Amino acid sequence: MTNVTTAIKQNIKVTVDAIVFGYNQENGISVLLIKRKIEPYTQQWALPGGFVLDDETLEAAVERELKEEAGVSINYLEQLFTFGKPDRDPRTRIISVAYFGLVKSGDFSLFASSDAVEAAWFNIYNLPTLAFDHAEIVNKAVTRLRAKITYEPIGFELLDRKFLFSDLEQLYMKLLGHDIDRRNFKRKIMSLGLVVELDEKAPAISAGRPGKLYSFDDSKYKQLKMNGFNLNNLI
Amino acid sequence: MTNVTTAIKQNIKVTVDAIVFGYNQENGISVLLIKRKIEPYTQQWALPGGFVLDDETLEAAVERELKEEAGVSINYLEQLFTFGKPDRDPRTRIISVAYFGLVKSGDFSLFASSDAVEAAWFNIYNLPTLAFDHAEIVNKAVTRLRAKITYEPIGFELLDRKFLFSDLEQLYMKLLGHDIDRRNFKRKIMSLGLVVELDEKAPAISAGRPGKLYSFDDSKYKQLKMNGFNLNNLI
DNA sequence: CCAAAAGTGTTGTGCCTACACCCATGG
DNA sequence: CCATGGGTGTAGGCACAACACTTTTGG
Repeated sequence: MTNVTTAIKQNIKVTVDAIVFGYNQENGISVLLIKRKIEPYTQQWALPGGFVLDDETLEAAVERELKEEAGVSINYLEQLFTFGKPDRDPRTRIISVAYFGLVKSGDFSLFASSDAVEAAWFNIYNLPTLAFDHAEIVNKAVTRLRAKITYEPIGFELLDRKFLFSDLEQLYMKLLGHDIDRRNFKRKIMSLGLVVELDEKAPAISAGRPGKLYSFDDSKYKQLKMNGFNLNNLI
Repeated sequence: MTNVTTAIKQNIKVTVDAIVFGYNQENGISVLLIKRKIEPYTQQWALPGGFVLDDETLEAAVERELKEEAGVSINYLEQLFTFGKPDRDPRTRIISVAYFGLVKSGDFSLFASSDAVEAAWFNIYNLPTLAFDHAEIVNKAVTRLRAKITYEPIGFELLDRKFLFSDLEQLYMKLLGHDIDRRNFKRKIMSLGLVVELDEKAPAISAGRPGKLYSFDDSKYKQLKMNGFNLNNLI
């Protein structure tokens, strides 16, 4: 560190931004965005986020902003990257620590009814024009998410507690953008011990044979989250 | 983002810190540290780094500080993580964006003669007590480096332009902390096309059969740096 | 009975692992 | 000639990729 004199002159503000991914059958994989009410970029869609308070951690700032702006509470949060180009905000020098979050599809309804700020989900393949450098940030987050599913489990945070095996298949396929072999996929996932078969059948909706319900094995899930696994060759 | 009023009140400073890894035969894998001359933590070893200037990028700040404090220029730099706990610096709230760098072993001599600040290399397995939360930062960097060598090439930045195959083997073994099978390792690396055999022999130093010299294939190296590879099963 | 979705096994192949002996040089 | 380090091949096993038909339900 150089001496403190240098520090005194520094005029940089710090924000956090959140890239929150959600998932459900109809909309696929979505990102939470808010419509800005203040300058700059008024009326444009942007990532939720805001200035860090002097005495809160970065994670606390993200969680606070998400509650304030969209009424969301998150069940997985991880630091993504810090964006710091001098001109990324037209007002003044702002560096933003971006966080990456996942929420359950069950929480979707909460947002629709939240009116604090206009907030909405957008499919990751069909995003509006974004304020600031937020397009770049979302891009980086999607790349990370796609890489992540090949080396650690993420379904738990996105799917309901009980789900069909085909839900998990489709989550992976929608994220990867291509088909995967159902038999190989199931064999691999089951051999990890990550998912257990319940002796419940799902209510048969529409035509087709009703499927069994599955859920994640919590302790195995945590263990694999820690140690990682390898689906590289599968998908 | 919340409104600008909130921003005005914010009192947070931004620094960068650098974890620079070097490598040579005698000292193994080392981290560059400096001895602090100012409060707090005077006379303690710490990572090089300092306050970001208002109009420079984060990367430029890292490079500037490394030159000022240790006379080092880096040939690979990547963002590691941002550390932001409110009390990580006793003076005031400071968040630090940590960068991870690699330099060639040939540059080692530069530092020994640089007197601007006391700077030195420490073997990663034998570090002194560090100021602030720098032990945690170094830890994270070592973990990242260890993971990195399993999915992208890093030897280029650490070894001389021409090297013995055993140099590469030893770099991997020292970093991983265990032996690897020489034949399997060579087969795998050569099959990637990452390394080419030169028709030069190394001068035979001490006893033993002199080895051939190798160098990295630049274009293949860049390509694999982009796309990654997989040595998981090997090492 | 037809459409839709769920469920389920086998075989070939290629890659990884494990393993040990000879060669070239300096002293 | 001995010590040191460099260089090299193979066989067996395992895990992955490719592949299609049957079952259960709703309409």
